[in-house]
Amino acid sequence: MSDKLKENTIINAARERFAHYGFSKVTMEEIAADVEMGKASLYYYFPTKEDLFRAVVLMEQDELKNNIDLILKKKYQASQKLREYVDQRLKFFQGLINLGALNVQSYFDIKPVFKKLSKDFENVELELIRKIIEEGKLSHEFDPNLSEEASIVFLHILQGLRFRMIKWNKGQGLNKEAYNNLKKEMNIATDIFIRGIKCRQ
Amino acid sequence: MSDKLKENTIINAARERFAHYGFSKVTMEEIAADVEMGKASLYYYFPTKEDLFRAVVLMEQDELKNNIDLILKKKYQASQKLREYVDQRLKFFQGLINLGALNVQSYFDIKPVFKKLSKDFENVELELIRKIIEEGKLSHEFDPNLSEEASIVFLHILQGLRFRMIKWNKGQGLNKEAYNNLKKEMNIATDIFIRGIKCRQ
DNA sequence: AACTATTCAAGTAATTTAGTCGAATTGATA
DNA sequence: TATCAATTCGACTAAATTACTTGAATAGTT
Repeated sequence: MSDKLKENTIINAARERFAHYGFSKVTMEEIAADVEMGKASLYYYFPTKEDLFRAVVLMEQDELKNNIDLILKKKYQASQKLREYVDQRLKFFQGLINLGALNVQSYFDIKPVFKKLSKDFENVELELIRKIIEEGKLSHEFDPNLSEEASIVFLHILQGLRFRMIKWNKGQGLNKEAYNNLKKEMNIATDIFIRGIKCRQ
Repeated sequence: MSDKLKENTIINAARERFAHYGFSKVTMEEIAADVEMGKASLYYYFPTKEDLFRAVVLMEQDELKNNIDLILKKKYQASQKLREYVDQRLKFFQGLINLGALNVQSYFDIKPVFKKLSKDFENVELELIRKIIEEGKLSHEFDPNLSEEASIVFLHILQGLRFRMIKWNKGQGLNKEAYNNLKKEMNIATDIFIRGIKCRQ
């Protein structure tokens, strides 16, 4: 088995554990046992538990990006793409919250590594939204005079809604009810946003 | 809020946590936080974590017994009751396995407290099976000459199948696949057992 | 044979957590 | 109001867990 393959095996095992139990409740020994390795061998591939966690998050981010890219290739209207993007994005974050369980926001708030990780990803997201909106402009679905900053604002609206909901839930992640509320809010906000940037005929 | 009520609140909070994370991954502090209490206050009601766990198991056992009692009251054939009993019982044990996650069998194997707990419950189970079979005899569905020990043997068959499956899975609890296999085996065994004790006409 | 990559048993230091204690608070009773 | 018991909890400790290290063994390659 090649290096990269073994690393992937480890990441996937870790991902399953993190998704079910959350970062702090998973031990390196458990992950090692899952991939039938000694704990020390695990450290050969990932020098810290955080490194492994980061690899898992990176993989999730990659998957979101791929999902969105697939959506972009379909021939929906731009507005529909935006809606699907919002949907996928929310699912992705719910996944992230599960990974870290209670401790997520301490990670994203405090640890600089994760701050950088999500800051980097923000740019990926921004690019995706920009693409969708640009497409909408070209197809005369969206107002061609629309400010460049609309993408950023839209992203920030989504970020704000999520942030607010998490804080409101005392940072204990999102339960089913909070998740559904957030989903509803985002959908409404998206619909209004779309109406707000559509071409006037 | 009365004493018993508060205890129940605690037990239920503990049950949810144990069911999701397993005994060893749940801290007393988390349970305390769930019921909005200081950890020290929790210890006022349950002097050890094991005591709390035992209370949870007892509550689950109670629920199984109630479920079975309900089934007994219905006017199914005795053979049908036996089948439903087997079904409920399996679900119950799956629940128990989740409570303790990996460490269940260490608990049931080693710790005398839990050994006693399940030994006691065995008698409850035996009584239930005996009732069903007795009923079947009276309604001429089962052979009236059937040995008294048939109930015990049937219970032991079920216990043996489960035990074997858990051991075979290295005691890591039962995954979905193992669970379904066990369910199938138990159903087949039950069918054969029922045919074996039916009245010959 | 020489060298590198990989594995892991056995450790250690740091963290977490079960359980304690004494003092504070609440609430009932007289 | 004063008294007493029931209940709560902050702060602590001892024990257990766990992230991470080390050094030696083994597998794989040239």
